[in-house]
Amino acid sequence: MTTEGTAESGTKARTRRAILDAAVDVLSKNPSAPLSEIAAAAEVGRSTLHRYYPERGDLVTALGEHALDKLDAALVRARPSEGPADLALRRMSHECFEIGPTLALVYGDPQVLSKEAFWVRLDKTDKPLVDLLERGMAEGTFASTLKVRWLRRMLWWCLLTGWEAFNYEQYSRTEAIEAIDETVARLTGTL
Amino acid sequence: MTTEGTAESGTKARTRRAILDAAVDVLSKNPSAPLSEIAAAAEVGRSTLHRYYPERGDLVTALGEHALDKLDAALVRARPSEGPADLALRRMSHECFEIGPTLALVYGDPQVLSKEAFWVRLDKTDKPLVDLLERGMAEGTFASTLKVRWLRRMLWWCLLTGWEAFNYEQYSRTEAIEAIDETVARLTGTL
DNA sequence: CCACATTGGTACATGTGTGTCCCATTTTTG
DNA sequence: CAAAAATGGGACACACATGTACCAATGTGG
Repeated sequence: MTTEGTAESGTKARTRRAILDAAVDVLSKNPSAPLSEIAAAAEVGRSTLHRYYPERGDLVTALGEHALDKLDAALVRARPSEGPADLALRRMSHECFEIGPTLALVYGDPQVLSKEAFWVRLDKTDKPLVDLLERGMAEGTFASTLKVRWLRRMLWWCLLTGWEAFNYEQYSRTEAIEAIDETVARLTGTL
Repeated sequence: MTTEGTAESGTKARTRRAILDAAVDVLSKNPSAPLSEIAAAAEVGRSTLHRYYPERGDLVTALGEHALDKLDAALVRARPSEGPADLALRRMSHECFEIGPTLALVYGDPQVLSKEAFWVRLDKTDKPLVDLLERGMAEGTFASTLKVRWLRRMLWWCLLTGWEAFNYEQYSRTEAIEAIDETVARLTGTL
């Protein structure tokens, strides 16, 4: 969690969350959607939105942090340092699949991606994954001459593909996850 | 080529090309860039741009067709139906890598992607690739339970990753191509 | 129930991208 | 060189997203 100075009272926290969730939905489909659209999706007045995020940039920044919070949590849940690297990586994929919309946003919105701070924190948040990949390489579980950075990127695309296959194509949830698993296994040379 | 009714005289064709190329450059970096920026990049007046493409949508549409023209040509050059499927696929990757900026645009611009006609024509243009994948499956060259549609998508992401690695990271051209080759080989089970 | 917090809606000013029109200038063509 | 084609730039109207301010209405907690 991004530690706020003072904890926020119930009602405010709820509307803030509503705004954030709506923003994820709307902006992942159309990154340049007007704020009014986001406000409508969140079922709040546009003026309320401005009360929480005075400028558009503030919302975008918060959105990036929101996404990284979720990613952070997902990576922790996956316990990447426990057990064989390939299984750990699989756990990671599954956890990340659950935060699909958030990932779709991060990979599709130039506004978020243009924030310098976002990338800095992403590299930190991302570290468990990189560590895991390096561990797998070192232990010989992963047989690949591909660089970790490359692998990392392909992994994200793979996740995104899975999410979109589940959402916009005829894939069921389990089919999507199976395809992700096989793809990841191939990329890491575990199959 | 998108057959025009009447052939265009030399000068006009040249400026049209300049506009299109500039649009690829600018919009692939910032999909919502103003037209004035594109005009400046093309070194033409904004009014000239409007003369060729009255509305923004017209430019975007033309951009999509332009991209598909290039893709079409690349796929033809790759001679996908000749020789072993894995080698043909490799030729295809290499040809597509050369049209990197165009691909980057197609995969990053919601404006282009939202055009219905674009997807229809993409499916046609794309057919040689799909055919090749199916041939490789049928001949047993490709060992994978992944669906062709999934593979196709991952292939595009792979190309994009290669292009960005070459452009924004420290990858050299050959390093990027090598990484693409290995990734494609792994995805298709040829390694 | 009352004081306070929170919200929704409206109105307004502003900046900016867009599309159109027009005319002088430059370039190409015959 | 002269006619025609093509261009560049300015002026303008228009739509729209944005940000701000204000006030009435609604909800919340003591």
